[in-house]
Amino acid sequence: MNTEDIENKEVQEKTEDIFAQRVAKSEALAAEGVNPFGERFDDACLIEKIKLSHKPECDSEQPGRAAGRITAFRLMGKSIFADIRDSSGKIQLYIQKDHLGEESFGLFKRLDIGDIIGVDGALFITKMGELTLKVHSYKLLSKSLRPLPEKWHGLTDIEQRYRQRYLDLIVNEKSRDVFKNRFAIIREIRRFLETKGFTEVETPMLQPIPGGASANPFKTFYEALNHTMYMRIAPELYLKRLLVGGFEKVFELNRNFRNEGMSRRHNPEFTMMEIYQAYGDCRTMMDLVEELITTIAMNVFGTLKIEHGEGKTIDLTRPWRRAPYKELVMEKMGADWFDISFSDRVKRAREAKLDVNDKMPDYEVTNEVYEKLIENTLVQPAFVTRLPAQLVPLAKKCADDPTLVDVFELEINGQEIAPGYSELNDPIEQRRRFQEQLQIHGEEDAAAHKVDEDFLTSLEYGMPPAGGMGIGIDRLVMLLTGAESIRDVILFPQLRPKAASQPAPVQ
RNA sequence: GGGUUGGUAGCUCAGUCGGUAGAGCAACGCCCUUUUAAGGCGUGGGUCCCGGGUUCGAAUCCCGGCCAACCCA
Repeated sequence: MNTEDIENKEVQEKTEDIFAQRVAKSEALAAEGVNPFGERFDDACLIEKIKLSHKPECDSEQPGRAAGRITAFRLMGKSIFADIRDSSGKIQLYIQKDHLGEESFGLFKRLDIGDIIGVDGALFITKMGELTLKVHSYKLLSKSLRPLPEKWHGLTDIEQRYRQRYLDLIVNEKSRDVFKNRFAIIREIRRFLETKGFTEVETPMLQPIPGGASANPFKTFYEALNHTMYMRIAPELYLKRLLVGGFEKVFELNRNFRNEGMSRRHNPEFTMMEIYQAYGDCRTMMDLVEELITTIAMNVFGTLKIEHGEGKTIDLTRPWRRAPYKELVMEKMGADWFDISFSDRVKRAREAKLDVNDKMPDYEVTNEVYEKLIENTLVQPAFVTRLPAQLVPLAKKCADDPTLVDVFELEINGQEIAPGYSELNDPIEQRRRFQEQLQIHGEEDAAAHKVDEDFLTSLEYGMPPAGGMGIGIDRLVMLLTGAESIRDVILFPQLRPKAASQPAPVQ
């Protein structure tokens, strides 16, 4: 007996296996001349549109042609009620034996929840008051060989929802809505920026020198060039080259890759938008992002108030608070914070239960205060401005105070949503700071931290002063949809591959 | 990386003190022409995450591992 025979035998013996039953059913249909995996079905109308087209006062028969997946099936002897769903919604079908004829009705009886069909029928309202399509004819478009998750509880296993997102999308309306909203948000961002005169551009994701941020890159190898390449960690250095090249208002909305851990708020590939505007500065960007986020909130959700569980409401109404970093620190730690001695600052921070010591640089002690005691309290939108230069080494200094940089961090719901900069356009200064960074990072991965000479060359030709900004799109979507985890707003989040179970290594 | 919790039928979940592995939905058969978590009667379905150990006997206790969620760094 060969393998195939054994398999066939098993299929016959294990008729309780739903998959095997469905395969057998599908084969039987094919043998009877019904293609279980059918062909195109033209001119189907969106279910939502069909429902809206119904005019109750109209006597004549109102036809409807729809296609979708069977999500419920109620056999009542000589009639059947079934629900089908498409991307727009769900409608109930009514199938009558006397109306369809013995053969056609018998065939419908053999359909399963999960099958995809196309139907023609007429609208009517049932005794229970539900708008229903009475089926005149139908066509099987695709058998479903696997059973769908249960109709009432659906699919709740978080891991399975991420690993088999298609099932999550079939079964969980909330999940479908999150992603519909995600793509609506992205569409609105593009539309808004186009109306503001920005051009969407594309720059390399495969880069010889990964720059524009400080992060561990993914490494790969380009065989044709015999050269190690890196997945980009940020598009910044290429977008600035475009400013040099004469593009004045550009943005790029696409994937970045960082070879770091995953968590509720981190996915190794994530969607980032960077915007640059020549002749502007970080205040230009503050105005722009305020208008951008309020516009998309209105256009997608129709409100500026976002409910975020436990009665927390975020109000996006403009204008948003703009507060210098030092001001926020003094509010929290006392107006004399920057006047007292370093050791007193350490002492006061320790009293506030912060893990600091006098071996740390002064600015890090203060930043500990900001990160642990202030940032998470900034629930309503706030721009934190005028940051210490050590924290943002590559930004332009404030004209009136060279210890500060002219940047902002937009905080909403206690999280950083968007950093913005008055971009550094002095090539000599830029080179000096690159060198400093190189020394700080040491020799970890010399190739990955090489100075991008071509970028510096471009600056030497002259880059207009500019405002620049980045928005983490996944986090923005989390904010606007109330999602708690980045995995809930990424269709196929990164998970550890689930290998076939292997024996544990012997110790 | 550390801690906590979890992994049992296709799905949602029970499973007592260690003693033949359960329910609902889904599936299969029969009845049922306005149901909608349809209903009624009946039937089948298990690598209890994986590997060891203890025990007469392990889903359950112990050790190791895998995967996930949450918290911490």
